[in-house]
Amino acid sequence: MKLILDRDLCFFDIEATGLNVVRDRIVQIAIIKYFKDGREPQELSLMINPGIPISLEAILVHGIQPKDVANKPTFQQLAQKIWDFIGNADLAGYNSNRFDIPMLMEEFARVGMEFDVTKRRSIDVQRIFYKMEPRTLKAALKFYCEKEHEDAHDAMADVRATIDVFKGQLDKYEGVDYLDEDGVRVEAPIKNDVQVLHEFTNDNRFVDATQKLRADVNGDIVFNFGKYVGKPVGETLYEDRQYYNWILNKEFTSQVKQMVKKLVREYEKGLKAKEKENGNNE
Amino acid sequence: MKLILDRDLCFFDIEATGLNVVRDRIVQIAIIKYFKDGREPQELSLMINPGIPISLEAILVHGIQPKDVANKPTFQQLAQKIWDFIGNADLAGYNSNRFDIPMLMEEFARVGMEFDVTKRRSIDVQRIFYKMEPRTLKAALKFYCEKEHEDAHDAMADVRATIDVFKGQLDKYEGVDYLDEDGVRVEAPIKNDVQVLHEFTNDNRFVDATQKLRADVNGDIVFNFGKYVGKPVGETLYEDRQYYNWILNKEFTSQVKQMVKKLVREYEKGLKAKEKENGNNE
DNA sequence: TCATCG
Repeated sequence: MKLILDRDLCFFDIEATGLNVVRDRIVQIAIIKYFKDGREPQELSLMINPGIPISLEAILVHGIQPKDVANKPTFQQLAQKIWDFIGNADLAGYNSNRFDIPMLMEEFARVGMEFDVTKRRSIDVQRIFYKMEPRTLKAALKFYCEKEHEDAHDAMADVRATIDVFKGQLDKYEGVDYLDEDGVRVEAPIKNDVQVLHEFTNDNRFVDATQKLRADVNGDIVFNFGKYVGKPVGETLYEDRQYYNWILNKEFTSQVKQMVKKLVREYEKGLKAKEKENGNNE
Repeated sequence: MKLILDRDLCFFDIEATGLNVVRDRIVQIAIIKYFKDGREPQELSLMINPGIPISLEAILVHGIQPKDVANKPTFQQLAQKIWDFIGNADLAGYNSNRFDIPMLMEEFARVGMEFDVTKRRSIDVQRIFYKMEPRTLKAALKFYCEKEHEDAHDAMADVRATIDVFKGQLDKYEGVDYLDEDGVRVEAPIKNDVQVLHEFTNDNRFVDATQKLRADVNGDIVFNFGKYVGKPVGETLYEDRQYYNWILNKEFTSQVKQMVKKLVREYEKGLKAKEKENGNNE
């Protein structure tokens, strides 16, 4: 398979201190450059001192520890070298549209170099995967049951397909482990047990379907939108009744409204219980 | 494959007037109820008059036209029947966490019935698919190349894997059509051609990686966040310089800042050109 | 989050 190019093309990948493309920094970059004239591709691989801590999650992913980059050059010192190596090449990577390209742009911007991507093309290999291998109900039926979904989008036919898929999953994943997003192995999570599957398929970080509310690290329900993002719902809306009424009248799901009412009620109750206790103690 | 249940379990699916769980309405619901005592599952299938128009996109998906439901009962009239059929069962569906369950809750809420999901469990079959079949680089290498990705998250090993995957994709998808999100067939979009793949993997609706900006139906770049969501960036920030400065100083990617500056500059230029023209005409 | 749900 020979690539047909009218311009050089750089495949590249970044390892970083974390996932935030603005706040986090590069600790390793690797580039393989394909030339339009067809000559042998050229490689560049660099370790970089990020100048900020490497998050524990990131270390667990790529294994690069602070001591591994402590004596390496900074991005500032390597910027020109990377810039020249890439030249005016097009770019390619895995999930590079959302991660590698914007993070590289940030690094260049911080050292005063404007890495112009409007004049380059880019191929995100992950996007090809996502688009060409959809995960619709139809695709699921084919994947798990090797069946064509003939009457798709008739409600009863879809329910039947869903049940087939579900049974196929119980079968296929018997004894199969799950690797979670942090790479932690969960032993055989797919069991013929509703409680287990309820927990597995309901992301407890998000507590409502539209993801307007979520649980923070302490398990408190906080806003995931608007001016109070990250603030606890119960306390905040108890204080700001105007915002409370605004939410109840606005186009939020009844699930959100139900939860909001409940949280304020519970906060109020907790407050009264405390007051009473204080009164008793005096 | 026999389901082990400690409570009845309703698999269900909804066809609707559109995708918005708050604004849209159910036109068809199908439910298959499994009983904890193991007796034969029971089915319910209903056509419902939604009382609002069915969007064209929805009709193209499920084929249910206004005339098909014009003489059917409304949700109000069927609510009790659906409520009783489901009883206190647990729920299951395909993408039901994000679609079917919240939409059903909305319908019940509108007729004054609070369908309590905090006391039920739910299984989203799509979530099992997503979690057990991830689309990481490692998974891609296995899928396209039948290879194990041994040295995952070493940057150079990841670049090599990305190239392998990419070549595997060029191979696998030669002559394979793509069905886009509206079900429109695109003929063999995966070609050994950077320009073609650039267009295929870069969603032209979103113009920056963090999706803070996007193109509207006219192709104008508009805000996708904050108080000016949907408004044209250039004009809006030319008028509101304070917001402009706020963006440039806030934690947005350099890509966003670059675009914002460019859009304001262009708007200003267009304005001056118009003024000059008007001057000439007088 | 992304895609997927209609």
